[in-house]
Amino acid sequence: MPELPEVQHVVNSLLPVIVGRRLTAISTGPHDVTEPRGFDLRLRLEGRRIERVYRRAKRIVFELDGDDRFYIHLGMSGTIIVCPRQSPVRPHTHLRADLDNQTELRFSDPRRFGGIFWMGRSFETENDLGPEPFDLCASDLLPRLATARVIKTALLDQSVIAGLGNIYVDESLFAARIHPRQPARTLTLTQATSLLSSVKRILNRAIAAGGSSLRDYVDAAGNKGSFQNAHRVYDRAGKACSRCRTPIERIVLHQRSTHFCPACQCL
DNA sequence: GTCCATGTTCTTTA
DNA sequence: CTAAAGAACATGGA
Repeated sequence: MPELPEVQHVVNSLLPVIVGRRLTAISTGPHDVTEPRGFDLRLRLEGRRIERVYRRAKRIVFELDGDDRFYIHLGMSGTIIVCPRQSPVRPHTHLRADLDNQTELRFSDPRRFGGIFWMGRSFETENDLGPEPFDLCASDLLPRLATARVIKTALLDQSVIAGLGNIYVDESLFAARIHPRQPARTLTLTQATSLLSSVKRILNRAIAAGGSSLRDYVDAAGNKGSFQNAHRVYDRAGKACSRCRTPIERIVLHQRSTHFCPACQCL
């Protein structure tokens, strides 16, 4: 379920129901999804209060009393919900955390590409994450694109710009009329400017729409997003381009399916 | 059975 | 050495 808009919407929906709550009881599933491996979630989380929740890249950071933090990454199929304690437990639930008001925070993730990462008192992990799109200006983005890779691949690299994934890269490149195969280092400042404003506009719209629900992505209340209805190219191969009616093409770049309009986005 | 899937990391190659 | 390409991870749906 996870690109920046989906993760941000999960945080937004989580805030009113968990900030200030205390984690009264912790239980975990049969699979270890922690990093470092074998980490004792019960020992570190039980009895702590959630002071803040925020997003960094595609990570959801939970700040506890005592200044400890951990983050959850949703991977490809993860969901976080807050529900009544007696609600049926979905398969592949890796963490159940009782809150002090008869509700329960649950993290499930069938494919287990996501996980629970302990941060301790640090703010960032050793991982090198690029800037948040909303903190970026075109003159800062341009040098970050000085690579021989094609623009599609560069934008998926979280150390270049953080938070974009396959859907929003394709949608942003379409909006900026940039071909996904254009070498990143050949982008002009004009193109970078157009690209970045497209990225910000699309991310904002997607957040407002509650994200894109392709499979089973839901927010903390279990609601689906609606931005999939606004996709112009993603998963629209063969359908008419909304601008020029040319059929949308699907190719594979960087092992990821890539959708674009061959007429609007020229090399 | 086959192919595909909103992601990241480790390994291999150039 | 670095950068880029490829494989791997695990599950489920069409």
